[in-house]
Amino acid sequence: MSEELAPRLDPQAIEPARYAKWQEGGYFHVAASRVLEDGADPYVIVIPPPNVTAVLHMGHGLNDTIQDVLIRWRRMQGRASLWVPGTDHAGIATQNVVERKLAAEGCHRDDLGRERFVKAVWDHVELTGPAILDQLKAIGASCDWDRTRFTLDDELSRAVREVFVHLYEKGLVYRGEYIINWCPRCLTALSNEEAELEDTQGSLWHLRYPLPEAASGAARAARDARAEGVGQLDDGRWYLTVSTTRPETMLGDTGVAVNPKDERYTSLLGAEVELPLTGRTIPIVADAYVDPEFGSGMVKLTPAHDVNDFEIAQRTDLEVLNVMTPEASMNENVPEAFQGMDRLDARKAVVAALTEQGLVAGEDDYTHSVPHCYRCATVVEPRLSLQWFVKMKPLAEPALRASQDGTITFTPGHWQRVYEHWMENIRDWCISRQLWWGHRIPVWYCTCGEQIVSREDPTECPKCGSGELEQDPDVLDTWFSSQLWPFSVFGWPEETPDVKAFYPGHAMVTAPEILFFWVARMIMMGYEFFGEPPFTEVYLHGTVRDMKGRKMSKSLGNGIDPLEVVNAFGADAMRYTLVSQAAMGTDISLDHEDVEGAFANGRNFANKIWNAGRFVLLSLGDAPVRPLAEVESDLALEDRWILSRVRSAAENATRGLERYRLHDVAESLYHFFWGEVCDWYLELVKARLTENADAASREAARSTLVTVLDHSYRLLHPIVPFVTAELWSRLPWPEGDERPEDLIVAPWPDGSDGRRDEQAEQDFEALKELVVEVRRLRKEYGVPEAERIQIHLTGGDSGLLGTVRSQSAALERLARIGGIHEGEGSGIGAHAVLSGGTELFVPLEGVIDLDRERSRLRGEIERLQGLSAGTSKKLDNENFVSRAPDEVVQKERDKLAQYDEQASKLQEKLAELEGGAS
RNA sequence: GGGCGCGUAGCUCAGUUGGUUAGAGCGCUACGUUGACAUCGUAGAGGUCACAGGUUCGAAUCCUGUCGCGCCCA
Repeated sequence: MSEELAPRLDPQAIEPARYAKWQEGGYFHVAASRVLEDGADPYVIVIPPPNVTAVLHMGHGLNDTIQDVLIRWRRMQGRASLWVPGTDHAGIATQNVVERKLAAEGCHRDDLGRERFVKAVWDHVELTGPAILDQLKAIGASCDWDRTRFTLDDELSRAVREVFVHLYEKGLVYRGEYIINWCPRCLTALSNEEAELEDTQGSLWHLRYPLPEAASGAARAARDARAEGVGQLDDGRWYLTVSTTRPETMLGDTGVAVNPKDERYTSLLGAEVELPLTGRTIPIVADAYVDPEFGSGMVKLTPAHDVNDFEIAQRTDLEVLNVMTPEASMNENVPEAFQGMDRLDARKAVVAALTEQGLVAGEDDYTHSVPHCYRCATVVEPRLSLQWFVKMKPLAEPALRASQDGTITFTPGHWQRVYEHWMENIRDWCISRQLWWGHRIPVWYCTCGEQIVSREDPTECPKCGSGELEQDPDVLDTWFSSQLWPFSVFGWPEETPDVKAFYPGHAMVTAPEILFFWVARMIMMGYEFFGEPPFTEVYLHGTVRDMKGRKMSKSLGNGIDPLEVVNAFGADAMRYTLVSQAAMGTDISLDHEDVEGAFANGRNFANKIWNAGRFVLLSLGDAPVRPLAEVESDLALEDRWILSRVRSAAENATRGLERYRLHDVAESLYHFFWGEVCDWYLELVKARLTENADAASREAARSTLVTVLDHSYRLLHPIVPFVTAELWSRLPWPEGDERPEDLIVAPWPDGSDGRRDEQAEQDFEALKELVVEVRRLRKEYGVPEAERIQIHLTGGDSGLLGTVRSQSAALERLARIGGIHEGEGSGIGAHAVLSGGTELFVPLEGVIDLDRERSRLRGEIERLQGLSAGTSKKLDNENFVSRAPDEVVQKERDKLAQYDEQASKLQEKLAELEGGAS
């Protein structure tokens, strides 16, 4: 056995094999019968399905690690813990990637045609899809691979159709012509969520629209009413002023609006105004939407290219004039001079032409939010278009209530308000996409004008009987199918055993970025089709960023490939690093230019676990280990102490996991294992494991060690599954105790069955303090590491002296002590007083510099007096004594007594030294 | 414009309902071949908790304002 344990952890030597064993053991798979027939308590997470655009990045590494931690923990708790894996077809994103690939070959999707293009996308997906699943396996994800799903699978596509048709029949899906967000590069409609607002430096132009002679009187009246936007041109014509950030849209203006309550403009209402460059005249209308305070209080209206203008136009019966092509260049509805121009060129041209005519009143710098396509960052153009929509308000109601009444909780909690705000202000959802990759909209149009919405492909028109039906060419927004994921993966709308067993699930772990895109919609669908939400706990973790705070991305080249990290340092190292940094809701910074440094913490910890295990396994040898119960009476102080600490560690870990405080869990286990098990317990126990140690003590130590490591591995397993499983499988087992078949299903220790021993903890803490103090004095005076020193102990509570007597061998080892003496020592040396009042004297004849010792003591006394003064001040304050809780006051009193005792004892020593020196 | 969040050690960040000698990892300094581990050990340096007020017996923690930064929604 010993030869197999390398002095350094080699993750590649253990991880793949260990993962294969888990898979062979079937630990990841949960059959519905376990829940439905055996009565197991399910715990279900569905993975946020990664896009098949590309392989996983570190953000997925974080997301999936967190889920795996939860899944493994619940599995150990005995739950039927199911994690459903899969991938998302990501319509627009994937289509973009493949289009770019084709473009590099000088090819456009139109050259291929729909069928061949879709085939090309499948070719891409068949590469990335499996690669993603392999990555998940490499990081240790314990998904139920038998249930791997893809959003375009037949079953899931059936669910999409069912939902579309159901919502249509209910009147919640409709087709209509509205202003939507249009990406002129992707050539598709986008939902509001997909149009990302970005603050952009632009200009606000003030344009003058001349008024015809007939309106002069009204204009003069307006000016008299202090209408700032009304004035006279050099040639005497009257004009009014409107402002815009997009001057090119003026070519599509069909009106000018003022607020009906804005008395400045009352006289102009109903008048016509000349639209420059076009030869058209447009009316002045009144609408309450107009803000009298903004600009001149007059607003130009371009109903085909602005959502607010469109709504005003609907109310005031204005014409709607589309002036742009889908690519966002000017179309045939504008004067010939501008036709064919790109919108930005047209902007310049329009401003130039107006300037020439003296119709530009000014240009101000203006920062405003401009929507950009979330997939290609092109500026989105609002566009009037016939699309399919989902009416959201009715769907949002139960989803909003679920948050308000606490049925669904968000972690961190502040996301609750963000979610509710969105739900309260929900707008209809444009779901049709002018793409080829995705779920085709299940609507057919007949030449007779009939529209057929159907779960099954129709063969003839139910109205006219014609077989000439044409399916809507568009596909659905990817999120339309993703929102069904928590039940479509289980075979819904069929009433499968899986649906019965695993819906609803429990936790949803994802990034806040897709709270609206995905989480909110899943909840709405859950209520619509099941009457209950798909999960009740939403855990939103941070984003992985580089050291400059930038989100990791392929285009910036600042990403870190999870596989690279796994190959170099192991999945355990990656997982620990990520989890330990994932404090509640905070982003994670990783240096992509120093990957080794970024993951050093995790790598070092995994290696530490490995080496501690290696040491114990080598030390234990092959002799049988006795159950802890049989060595009870032989347990030493350190045994009782570490067993008590195990219990605390288990309690802390459990509490942390329950509250999604994963970083606390990682950190506290790290300190338990490294700082307590390794630094103190293993160091202490070494001497008892040698052949010449007392046999009973040795057996007690061996039993304790096995227990401590067993529990440590269980507690650490969800975070660092590989190294713990490997060592656990080699751990000798107490004779007669039942051994779980694998660590992955070993019962989770929550601490309730552990042993708390406060006396042992207290005694051991005192011992630690003594050791640290001796070490400090040694360092202070530069005593060589190899040199053994004598120590003298007096006074203080008797407990410590008793402990010291029984632990002398350990002490001598830990602090390199040659001899321990009770009673005051004599001669020259260093003094210290421990917090329990015990005086420590270390003779250092010949080594010590008395001046230095005096000043050290003075410094120490000063420090204690400072603390004492601070504490006294509090206690002298009557308000404090009377108002603060008794506990707190008592604590201060104890502190004061301790500081004073320590200080006065040191004072005596100092006085002696000063006396002796003079 | 509205909302949310953040400014704590050189860096990245913890700090649960106000009471700690304000912590961790990395980095830094010194010493160390103690037979598990140098991916290590021991000890150490390093912080007026952005700033200014306020509430309180007591504030990194609660309130207000200022400055700086980020995100979301109009």
